[in-house]
Amino acid sequence: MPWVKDFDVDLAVDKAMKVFWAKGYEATSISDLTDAMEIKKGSLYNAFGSKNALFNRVLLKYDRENRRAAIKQLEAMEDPLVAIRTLFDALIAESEADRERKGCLLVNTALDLPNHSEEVQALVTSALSEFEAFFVRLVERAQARKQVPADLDAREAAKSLLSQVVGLRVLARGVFDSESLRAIGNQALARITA
Amino acid sequence: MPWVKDFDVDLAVDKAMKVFWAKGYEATSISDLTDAMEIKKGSLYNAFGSKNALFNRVLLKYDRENRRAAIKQLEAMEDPLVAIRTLFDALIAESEADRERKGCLLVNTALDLPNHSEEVQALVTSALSEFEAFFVRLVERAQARKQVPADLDAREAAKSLLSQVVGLRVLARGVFDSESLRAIGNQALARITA
DNA sequence: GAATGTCTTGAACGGTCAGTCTAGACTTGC
DNA sequence: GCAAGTCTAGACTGACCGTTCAAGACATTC
Repeated sequence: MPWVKDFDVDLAVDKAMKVFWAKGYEATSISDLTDAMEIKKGSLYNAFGSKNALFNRVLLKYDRENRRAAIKQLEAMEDPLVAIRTLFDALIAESEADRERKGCLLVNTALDLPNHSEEVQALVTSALSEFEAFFVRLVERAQARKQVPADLDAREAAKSLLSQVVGLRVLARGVFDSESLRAIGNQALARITA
Repeated sequence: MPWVKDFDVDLAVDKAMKVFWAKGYEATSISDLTDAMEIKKGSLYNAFGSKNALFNRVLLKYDRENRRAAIKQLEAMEDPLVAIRTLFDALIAESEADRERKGCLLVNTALDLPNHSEEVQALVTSALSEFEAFFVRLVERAQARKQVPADLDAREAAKSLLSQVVGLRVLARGVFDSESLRAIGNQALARITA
């Protein structure tokens, strides 16, 4: 058997992620990608097939390493309200640290959903659905612990929380300062406890 | 004096708006624009100067005809809570009628803010700030009418409402169905009245 | 009806786009 | 050390990018 790849595929996907994340799918050219990934065009097409296929792979990795990882950690917390607070605080801290104002790759892609391939649409939709389901579980657990009024509709509240997270992610890309982002978190939490 | 323009500039801007709105700034080519506007490249550059300048003009028109117009109408309503309800209902109805799932041009641009020109950034930021100020006025009026608890922080609530509107606009582009969008509206209103 | 001056037209600009292909470099199995 | 077979390098494809420009069309003014 022959020669194996001499570049780290996973590392290359990671470098591609940063480009797509900051510039968006359309505005990212193959040259941008090969420059960042430090490979040549031939290698990119040999390894990934197409720009769209590479984006799919990037999105999958992003989802696994960010959304899934975060949910797993938050779900392990005992107090569901603390978990929600921690989530908002983490998003705000992330946006403060993000000099490029890249936002969230999933949300960025969600806004442009109709212009993406079906696979990408499916990936984003299911990722956000899982996020919503995660919120439902948290709210129901909080209700069981009597931290949240029993008459709150957990499913509606979960959709609202997802919407707040999405709104925060969008506004963090240049419209709101940190203080305003904190207001979103405060109000989101107040809504379900009051 | 010479010949005057023989195409309707305002109508052409309107046609350009639809293209930018559906496809996004980057994904829209000059050919896409000239096809839709039914003018030639030369005329486009003669009349507008550049793709970015045309986009600026489109955004300004969109803001005037949509955001400003809506705020003016809602602000004339006597009951501020009805105004908020009406706003959410209108957004949901608009998204249901929008087969192309174009969403909101201002929100679409806001998510991509760091990749736009300074003029565009300023335009979007001020438009959303005015939206926020509008929500502050509504909440304060509702408090004066004892429809909303006096201890609610009107400024925070306004930021939260803006975030909900933005979240709704994003999720309406393919992630949420109408019922889920209605949940966002319900919860947003419930938050400030409870 | 001729001069004026902005309009439209359409070709052309250099550059870049996503993607392909060939030639050669290289590791592996024998 | 040789054959097998996948990798990389980078030139190349034709199409399209945003933008410019020269030439001609035309309504207006005198």
